[in-house]
Amino acid sequence: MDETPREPGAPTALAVGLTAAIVAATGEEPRVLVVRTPHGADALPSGPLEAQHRTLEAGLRSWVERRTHQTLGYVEQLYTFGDRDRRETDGEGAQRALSLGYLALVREARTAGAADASWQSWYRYFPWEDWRGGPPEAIAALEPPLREWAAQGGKLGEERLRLNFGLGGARWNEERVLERYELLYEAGLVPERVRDRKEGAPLPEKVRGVAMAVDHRRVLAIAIGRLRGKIKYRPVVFELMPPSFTLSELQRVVEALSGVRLHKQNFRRLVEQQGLVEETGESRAETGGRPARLMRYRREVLVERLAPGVRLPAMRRG
Amino acid sequence: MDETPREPGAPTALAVGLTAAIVAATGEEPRVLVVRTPHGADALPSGPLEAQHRTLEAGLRSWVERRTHQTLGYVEQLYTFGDRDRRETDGEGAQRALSLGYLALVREARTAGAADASWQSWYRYFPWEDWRGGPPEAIAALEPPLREWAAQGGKLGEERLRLNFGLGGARWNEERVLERYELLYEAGLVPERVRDRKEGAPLPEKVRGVAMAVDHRRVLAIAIGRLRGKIKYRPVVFELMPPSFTLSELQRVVEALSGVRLHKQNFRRLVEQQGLVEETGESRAETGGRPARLMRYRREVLVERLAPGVRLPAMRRG
DNA sequence: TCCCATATGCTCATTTTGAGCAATTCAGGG
DNA sequence: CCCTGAATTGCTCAAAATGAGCATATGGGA
Repeated sequence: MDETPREPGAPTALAVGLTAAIVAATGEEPRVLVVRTPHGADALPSGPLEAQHRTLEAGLRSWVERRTHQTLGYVEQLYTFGDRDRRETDGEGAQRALSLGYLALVREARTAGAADASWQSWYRYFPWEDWRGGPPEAIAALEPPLREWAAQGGKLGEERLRLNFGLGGARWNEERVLERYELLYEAGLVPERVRDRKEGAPLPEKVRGVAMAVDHRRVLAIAIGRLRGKIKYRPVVFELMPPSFTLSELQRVVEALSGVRLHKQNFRRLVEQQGLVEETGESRAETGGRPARLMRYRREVLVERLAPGVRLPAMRRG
Repeated sequence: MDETPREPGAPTALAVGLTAAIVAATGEEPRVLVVRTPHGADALPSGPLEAQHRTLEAGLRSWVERRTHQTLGYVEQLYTFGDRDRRETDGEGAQRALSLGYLALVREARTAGAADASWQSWYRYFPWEDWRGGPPEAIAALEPPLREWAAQGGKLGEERLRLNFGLGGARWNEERVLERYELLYEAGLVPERVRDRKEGAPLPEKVRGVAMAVDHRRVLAIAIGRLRGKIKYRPVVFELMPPSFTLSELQRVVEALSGVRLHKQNFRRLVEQQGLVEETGESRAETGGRPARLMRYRREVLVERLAPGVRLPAMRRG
């Protein structure tokens, strides 16, 4: 690994694979590309790392493009998983598997290349993450079993619950997607946990979300959390937008990703003040109301601002 | 890697190693644990991934603790590198090596366990990153060759330069450590590039920084950038502080990490208003001036605040 | 023509920053 | 015992950013 291995013995040889959360935004929904395993489970596209590419990212791109006929825009490495107990089917002596998780953003959500691939709203897997229409029903349904679980863990568990699910007056933090999922996992409320440990989870799918193969829901949780954080200080939303769009369309995509409703006038003030967009000169009617100006992304903002991104002027009351 | 490999063929078997940037803060300096290779080069501690641990992080901890006799506090995965041309010595058919980079924070900088390990200020490797005493000399020395290089690349190169090095009036962004290092690498101004491509780099060590083995300086750059960003919204600085400390000591550590001077009164206002610390009741003289109150970290801040961390009220003028 | 549904403009109170002046409080020296 | 130096603390004030909400503009259709 090093020019000078400090410990005797060569590096361990491992099986390494890639898993990609490929995200688009169409029709007010944040979508992720999922495939279906022969067992009928939803899964993220994943496959082996190929040796012939110069960089990991290049390998990911070529593999995804070949497999899904999607051209990837923005690509970001998320996390490398290496838990030994990741592969359920293997015994103690199994070779350790390593999995590199990636987030990729694509502009157009074509109906996929492979026949078994489809675009799904990511809230299908995380129903408790969508607060656009007020506190989601899933939260109400999850609260009692969560509280029960937390009570056993004592003070610490209750604080985690409060912090992550915004229960005891604490504010909802839309970025803590992974923390919430892991808490639900620990509490035995998601089917993956049942699959892994054979405990009971009598919750309906609308509450606990649709399960995914292996740890793919965890990868997706990381992807969502990262993206929700990143749009605030990097202009990555525009990777999901068409070349020209109205401010309302932009707002709806940001709301879809972050899962919260935003204050319209303040949203446009922020976006325009930061210089993230400029008018194209054209406008579009279609909505039934006053026609909206069409805008386009201003690349120059990158050199002008330290942290150009879409702040979230959330609706607090009303 | 998946229950159902979508492409024929098993996952590639790879050699996987760990590289750790182990950071402490002592005596006004941010320090990193470095070892020396037989070739005499500085390197981060690195070694093979061991199969017997349940998680990657557990493997890292046990390996570092065995090797350096340091107990790790906070640990965070940084990035996984897999560039095929990473191992200089190998030819085309070489097995690809994967390297997992980690950041770890330790409270006390003991003089290391292994005889060949030592704590070094990280500015030894990145002299242009330390703006505590005003614009560093390294920047002045790097500017001409950088501009020359950028001029060849046209508009785009010049904008990158402006953005990353805060040259044409743009503000210095202390988080872009990796971007700056990579820009210098591309411009052929750091010795690693020379080693890799045999080009000339006539700059003194005080300007271009001390080189490190393989891509370790890149790993360290990522570690510094991540830490600089993270202290702003997560209370990670306290992982580097003793149990009780004065506000000035805290400020000096934050300044050491971020590489900028902060406005004293505003710094304390922020830290106290956020509820990051509380008084222990004791105070400490020693400094020659008015004795300072001793403070301790308040864990409760985690549940009270969405993003508890040390904002940087930088000195602009004065 | 009137109405509906948006888009857009603007105001105002509140908070959060950025800067800097001033008072406090110890140790030490005359 | 008083004065001075060196920090630590306390406070003030203007400027900028944020949170909320009212008011106006402008198209398509009833």
